[in-house]
Amino acid sequence: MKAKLEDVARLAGVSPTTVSRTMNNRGYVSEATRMKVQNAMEELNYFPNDLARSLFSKRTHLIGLILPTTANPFFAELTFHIENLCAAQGLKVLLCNSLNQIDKEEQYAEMLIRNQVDGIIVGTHNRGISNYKRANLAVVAIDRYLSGTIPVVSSDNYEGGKLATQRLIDRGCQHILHFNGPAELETPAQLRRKAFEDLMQTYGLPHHTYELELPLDRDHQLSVIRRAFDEHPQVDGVFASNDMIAASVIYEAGVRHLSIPDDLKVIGYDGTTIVSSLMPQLTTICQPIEDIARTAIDVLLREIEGEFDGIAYQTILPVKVYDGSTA
Amino acid sequence: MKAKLEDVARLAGVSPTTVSRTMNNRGYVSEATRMKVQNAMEELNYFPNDLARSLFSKRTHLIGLILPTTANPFFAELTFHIENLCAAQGLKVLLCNSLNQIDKEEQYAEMLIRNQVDGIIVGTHNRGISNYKRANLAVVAIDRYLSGTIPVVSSDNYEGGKLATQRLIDRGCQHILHFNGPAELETPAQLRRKAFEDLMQTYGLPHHTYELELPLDRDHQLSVIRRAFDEHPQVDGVFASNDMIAASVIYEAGVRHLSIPDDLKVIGYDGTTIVSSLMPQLTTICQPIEDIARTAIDVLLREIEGEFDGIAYQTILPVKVYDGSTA
DNA sequence: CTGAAAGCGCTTACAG
DNA sequence: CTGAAAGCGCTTACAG
Repeated sequence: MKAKLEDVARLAGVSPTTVSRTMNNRGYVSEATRMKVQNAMEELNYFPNDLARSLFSKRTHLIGLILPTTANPFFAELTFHIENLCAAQGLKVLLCNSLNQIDKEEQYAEMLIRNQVDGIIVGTHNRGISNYKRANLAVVAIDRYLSGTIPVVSSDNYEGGKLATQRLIDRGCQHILHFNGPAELETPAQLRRKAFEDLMQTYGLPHHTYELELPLDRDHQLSVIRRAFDEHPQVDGVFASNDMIAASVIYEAGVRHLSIPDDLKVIGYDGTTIVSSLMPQLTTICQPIEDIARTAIDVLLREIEGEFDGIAYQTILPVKVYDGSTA
Repeated sequence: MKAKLEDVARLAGVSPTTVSRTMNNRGYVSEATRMKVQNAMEELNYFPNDLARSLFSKRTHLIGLILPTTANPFFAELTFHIENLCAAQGLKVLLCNSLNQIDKEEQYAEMLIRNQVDGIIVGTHNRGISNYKRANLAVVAIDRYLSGTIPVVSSDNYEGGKLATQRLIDRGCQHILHFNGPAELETPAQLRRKAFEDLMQTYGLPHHTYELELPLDRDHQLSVIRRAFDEHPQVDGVFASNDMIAASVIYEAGVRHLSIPDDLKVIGYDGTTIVSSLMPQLTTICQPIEDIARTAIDVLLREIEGEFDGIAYQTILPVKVYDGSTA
């Protein structure tokens, strides 16, 4: 059977209070009894029960992480960095893949509340928010506007959209297509689209945006891309709102015998390590994924500590172009 | 303040016992009081505290997942499936990225024990095992031999190695190089290497295996690949033990103006959805990632339920070749 | 059908 | 320097 504090106390011949004190280094304990207790703990292979501790302290050091899916390079790396940085601070991560399904997200939110997490990092849309609010829980959003009060951390999507579009224009593209996720998700990623359309307008160029639907699987991507290419045979540039889409565009270009970057220039978005290993040739906009993770955690910790003053509603981190050979 | 069961009881004018009973649908409760209690729960926006419940029930429905890193397509997708399948069964996942660091893994194991997880799924090596054993916890390993008693789930690595090698030989390769991870990790992935070497020997062909070291970053991969190519200018085939390495091989081939598949044939390993989206041209061995996840969870649940009888020490799932154009 | 009591494994005032 | 008692928020025998 698992040893508990009482067992340690009995073996060491002291009270539970004393065991607790030596374990937590709180209050006075004589060196002699400290040794006795420590020996007893080792002998019984004792590990304190964090459930009991948390029940009393009302702190679980648990963080909920809600994302669409880790099976996507951007979120996979974001998850990695969040978990890593959390672990370094003694925080534990409960992972939730909502697949952008509203009902799942609400279930996850409730589950996290029941588990008394100290805070939640959300990278999905906003419907389940009612659950968060009612529990007046610490929440931080990554790249999503959940409400007027929940802090948002993102990279500079408008600037990223501008950089990508400018790059294509500078390289001589006249007929540029843009592929983006569903507008209904209300992500700041829509700013990439806005930047694209604004800049094209500024240059007096026609702009064409294609919206993808959920789920964002490859077959769906390809079907939209094919339609777009059919509708715009003059296309000479593509700005894809993520690297997976860019890869599909490049694939379809191959099928159509378009040479890249001569006939068609392609620029992606995200710039994960995974993609830069698999497709080092892809020109793309790099998001500072680790910084996003770090900032989100900082904001969340401040909320947890109750420092609501110093928290910016919005934190926007810089992006940069990765120079590949596709644009 | 967060409402607790006692608040609900007070508002409904019943005892805590009755609230608990209606909440859990256990024992008799009259329809009238059931309604009163439910109304009170809604009014107070009550969510039960799972910490308290678990403290009593000794079941947390928490599963620990220890992996090298989710920032890698294979583990990213494995993590996705594991979390997804767990959620469908009411299990919650505590994520741990050990980065193959022994000390981290031990810390995670201890953390999971303190948090009273019902079980652990491990995809890393074996040193921290002492911690698992002592807590006599339910544990299942994915693709790692942790001890003679912990069940292992993996795909058929030997068969995968054979399929890959055979493919290259069938395509006429005479001088094949193999790249694999560090032997010290003692993974069944070493069976891929063994299969390669066995088969090459059977065909009377020379075999050359290069071992990569940790951390498996792209620069290190490329440096080993360059050395290998320098040492074997006659190379006409490469079997890489994962798709990331295969991608780097293809990259280096491009630098050396080797045409694929004419001058050099390359086959990878893992066959994730991510890689098949980004590099659909890559010929590779597909692991049944979702099946691995499902099987690991099944085994773990059986251990948790205490059915030690029906559990196979080893479950080996089939792999298959994905037909790309690189080999 | 309902409630008072004890207990899950800890911690912290409060006494001494 | 040390311990007895009460309590964290639940649940389940046990009575009635």
